[in-house]
Amino acid sequence: MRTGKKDLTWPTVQRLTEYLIILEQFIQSGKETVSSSELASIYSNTASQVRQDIFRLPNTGRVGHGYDIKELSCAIRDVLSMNEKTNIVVIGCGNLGSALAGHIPFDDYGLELVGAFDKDPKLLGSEIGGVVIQDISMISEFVKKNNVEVVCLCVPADVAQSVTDVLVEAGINGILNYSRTRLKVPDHVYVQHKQIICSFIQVAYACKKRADQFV
Amino acid sequence: MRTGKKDLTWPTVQRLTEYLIILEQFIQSGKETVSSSELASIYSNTASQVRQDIFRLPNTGRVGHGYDIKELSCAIRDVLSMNEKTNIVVIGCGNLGSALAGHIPFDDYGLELVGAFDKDPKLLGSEIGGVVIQDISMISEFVKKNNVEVVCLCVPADVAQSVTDVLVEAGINGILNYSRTRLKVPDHVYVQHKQIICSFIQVAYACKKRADQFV
DNA sequence: GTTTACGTGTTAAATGATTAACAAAAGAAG
DNA sequence: CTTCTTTTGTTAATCATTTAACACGTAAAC
Repeated sequence: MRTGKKDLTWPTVQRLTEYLIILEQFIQSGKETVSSSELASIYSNTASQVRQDIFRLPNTGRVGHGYDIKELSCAIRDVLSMNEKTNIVVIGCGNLGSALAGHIPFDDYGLELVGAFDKDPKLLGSEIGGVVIQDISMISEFVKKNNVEVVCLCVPADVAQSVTDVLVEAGINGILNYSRTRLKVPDHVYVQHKQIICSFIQVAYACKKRADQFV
Repeated sequence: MRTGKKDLTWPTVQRLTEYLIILEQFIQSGKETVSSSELASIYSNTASQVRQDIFRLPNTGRVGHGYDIKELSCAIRDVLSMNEKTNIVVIGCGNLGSALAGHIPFDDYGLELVGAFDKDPKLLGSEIGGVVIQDISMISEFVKKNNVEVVCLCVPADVAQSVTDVLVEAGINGILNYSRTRLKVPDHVYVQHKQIICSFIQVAYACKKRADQFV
């Protein structure tokens, strides 16, 4: 058993992406090897789970030594198909859209920001994350012409669904939704909903519950 | 069995927060009742799961009719302790921090933004989300004085850990971490890590896998 | 060269989460 | 008034994920 094994489970995919970020930091710091238990202590899970995750990919570890960080990083990129470039577009260039378009290192992870859109005339023409903000009315044509697969949606809730409908029609098949509404899409389109407010509520709740424990 | 039952599982807590947002929209649209299957079709899970989630809270449904939306919304708020106010603070007022501080309706969900901090002198003194941006050096004192429980961290990766150490020392016990690094914290502190780049990678991956299915 | 310690790859067990199933309640229809 | 439809609350079964266990490989120590 040397190469790609079972399909990855979704929890495993999620963790692998997070491991990758950690490994990246190790690389920058000059570190070369890492053990499952070391990764686990940083990610806050168990060594067993780390090994189970890594087990799914063409294997890279050296028994008794741990994993070569660069090798593992490559293996993860590989199994997650990060070599095939994915074109993405950000829609809605308010503070949130600007933050994402401007400060996320897409290039390092097989993603390429190819466009940004807004409907505010004041924003049109200005540059952000290496692309020029275009009018939202151009989106459909742009998506079709530039083979855009993934969209990051940062528009107000009241227009999110109508924008989505256009995108779906234009052939998009992945949406990262930061707008405050749930989107209806056909089955072949994947949506990851990110309700930021929910995260806040969850953290507040988790705190309270922990506090209760210490009473 | 009328009141609070088993402890909520974490997946259930997560879904309840999302249901709440959906219910909120229903309320605004004037809708009054909803069935488990209707909620499920919006949230994209099963009616069974919705009922299972709601089952954990003091019960509100009417057999044959569905749930009274307002009642259910209240029950969720109640079980998630959203009546006890939680003071929060945003640290790092770049685009991301500004987006969160400025556009999240904290008040509606038992949260109160009581402060914002940055180290950039240009930002100090300006207002955002109803609070004035203060110098990061004030944070420790502020947290202690104002009973701040939760912090949203939007600072660059290289300073995230040192800021965190100060926060922990000051008595914070929940962190929503948008900085691009994993934080080391003592056990009693709850951290929810939000690596935005990971979401992009995951969506891109999900798309590719779905595309594969249709080959 | 033998022993010891470490840590992976892998299988099996245990835990946890989701889905299915169904009785009973409530109203609508005939 | 009876029957039919709807949809909850709840328990049981299935499925998925996590954790435990351990054999075996590798390197280092003596």
